Amino acid sequence: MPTRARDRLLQAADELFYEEGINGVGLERLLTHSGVGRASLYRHFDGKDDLVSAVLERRDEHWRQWLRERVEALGGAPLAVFDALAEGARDSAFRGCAFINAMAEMAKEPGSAVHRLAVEHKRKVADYVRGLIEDAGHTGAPELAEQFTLLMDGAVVTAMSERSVEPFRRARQMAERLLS
Amino acid sequence: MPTRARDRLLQAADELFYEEGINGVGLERLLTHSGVGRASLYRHFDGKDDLVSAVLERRDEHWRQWLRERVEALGGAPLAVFDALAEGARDSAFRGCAFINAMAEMAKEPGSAVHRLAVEHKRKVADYVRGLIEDAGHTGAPELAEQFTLLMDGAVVTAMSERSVEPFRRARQMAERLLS
DNA sequence: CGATTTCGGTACCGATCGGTACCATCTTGG
DNA sequence: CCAAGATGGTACCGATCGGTACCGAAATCG
Repeated sequence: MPTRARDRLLQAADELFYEEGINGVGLERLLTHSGVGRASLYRHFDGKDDLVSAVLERRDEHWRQWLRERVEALGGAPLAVFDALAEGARDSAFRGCAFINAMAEMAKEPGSAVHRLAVEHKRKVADYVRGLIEDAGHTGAPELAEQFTLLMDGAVVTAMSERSVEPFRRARQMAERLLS
Repeated sequence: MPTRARDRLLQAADELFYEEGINGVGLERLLTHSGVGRASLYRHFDGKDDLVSAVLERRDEHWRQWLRERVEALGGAPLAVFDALAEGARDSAFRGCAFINAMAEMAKEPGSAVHRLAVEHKRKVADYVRGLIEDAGHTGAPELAEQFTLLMDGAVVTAMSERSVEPFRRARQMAERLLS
């Protein structure tokens, strides 16, 4: 396999960026925390911006896979997404949505790579939720999926500030109403 | 009056922090954009962190006053908050909620000044919304207010990424359901 | 095994960070 | 009118930023 250093770097960057923000983590911290040499970073990435994009792409894949697994384990119903999110928010390292956070601290222009990756992530999540709603046999799945994702984002942001899983219960109740 | 430089500095910092993020604006930019001397900053504030706190306190006051005025102009019904937010999001300078953004880029510890100010802001907004719901004669105002603020935050975050006011319409529809 | 590549580590670079000290100027109140 | 204080501007500080060049060691592979 091509690289071992690349994966360690992505793993370390993913953790540190999520914990302390992208702008809050310098290259030095990245290198010491990953045990990777300075030059190796530039062998695998064009620079920090490129590393940031790679980290977000990786996190998108991992996070959506995690969501699929948890939702399936919880029965596969559309409303299970809120229970899954609540589980994730119980983690002491929970700090909200990495894509919302990245957009919040980077987005000067809506055309930046970070903003584009965040929008793509949200769209993919919405597509997945729409699939869940369709599989459950509900009508108006596209509109319902948009409402679900709005509730999910609202709950995640509220949970980040309140440090509680209660917002996911509230969001789930509202979502339940939409299905009836 | 004590200071003219202080107000200019707060005004400039408020604009620049919101547009480019707190960590994305250095003191140099602050000083040139406000026309304030370097020493004046440290005469009125203990440092950048103190300035950030002052900016957030000021924005909390201004923003909630703006919301009250717009809601009143729109009739004063609870659902009007979503119409007011949509109006605000039409501004080309709209970049989401300054407190969510600040929390997203600063919050390592939930005990930081920024996090505390953001939580206080959200609580004050929730209290205001609860008052609107009570005035409209609905039962269960506290729970409804929590649901409303979750919808508001979800809509603001979605609007920031999608660059659209459509999320406010969706959120309003869901809120309407809660009142029936 | 030897050759090639990838590796971790270090020394640098210019730029900018937040912060301090000291100006000359301008406003302002007694 | 004149002293006291606030102001804008500049020079400077150590630290850190992202990024480049180069090294010897280690792993990889033919």
